[in-house]
Amino acid sequence: MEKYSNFLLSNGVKPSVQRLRIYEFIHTNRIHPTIEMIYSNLSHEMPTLSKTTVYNTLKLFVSKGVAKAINIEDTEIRYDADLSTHGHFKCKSCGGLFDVMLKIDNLVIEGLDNFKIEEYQVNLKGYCNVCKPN
Amino acid sequence: MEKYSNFLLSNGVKPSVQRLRIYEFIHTNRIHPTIEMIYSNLSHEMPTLSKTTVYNTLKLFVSKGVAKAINIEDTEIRYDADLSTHGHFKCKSCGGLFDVMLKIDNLVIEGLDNFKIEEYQVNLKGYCNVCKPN
DNA sequence: AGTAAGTTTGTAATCATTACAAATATATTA
DNA sequence: TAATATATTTGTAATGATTACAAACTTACT
Repeated sequence: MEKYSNFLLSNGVKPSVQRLRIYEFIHTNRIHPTIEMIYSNLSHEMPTLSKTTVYNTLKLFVSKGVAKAINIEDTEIRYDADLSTHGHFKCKSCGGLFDVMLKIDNLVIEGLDNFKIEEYQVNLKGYCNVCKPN
Repeated sequence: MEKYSNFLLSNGVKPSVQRLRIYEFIHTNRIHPTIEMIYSNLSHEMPTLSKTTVYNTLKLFVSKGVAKAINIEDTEIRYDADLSTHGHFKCKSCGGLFDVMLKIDNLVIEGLDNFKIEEYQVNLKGYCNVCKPN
């Protein structure tokens, strides 16, 4: 995709075959995948793909700001190509991860006088509308 | 401390010597320590303390709800005995972790119709008032 | 085409976390 | 109090995810 290629280039990421395909994957499939999910999904069509490449690529993406790391769980890091301000909800029952639109104006009411906030990460947990008891 | 002992008991945590001291430590020192910090701080006064015990104890604390795990960084889990609704700010320069008072009413504006929210975790990153450029 | 620079790959090393069983401490019962 | 059962702690070994590294490969440049 020309669109993705230009986007990566304009953010200082040289679009190799692997990087482009990985970026396309996380941009198209909004499942907030882990490294493992990305690797297992792409290794079929790219048989020589190395898991090290997936690690390297996502580290590069995050450092260049074209993807975000979501630390909602101790045990796994999930990645998201959606750069807009939004939060995430994880269902304790089915494990699904949902996007949440947020209103963060006036969220912070105390504690950061004269601080410079650059990133917001809002993680919620509970039960989704399917898993919710009763 | 009798106070801590009763608090743990009332939450289903039998207050052994180790558990009580670890709880007292995270409750008194509001530095949001990692497992490593807890271990290295207490191993002097409790020479036989095992790191496994620190892992086990904090896992127990979190499961019983007497402490919270803060996933603000990929590389480390920090623990907090403050159960009140508040967020955390991590300074990208000095690494300091600060408490932030929040107003989370009306935070979620879309995406969770009929969901049951049980936990909020708000993580901010940027530069603190000391490290802030200019 | 030939060279240089950058990227990918596979393996080996590292490091945090967990599993496990023995040792210790605590609680219970007689 | 002693004996027994239960729970907790400890140290070591195993696990598993992530990283380091050097060789192979690809791409860009002359």
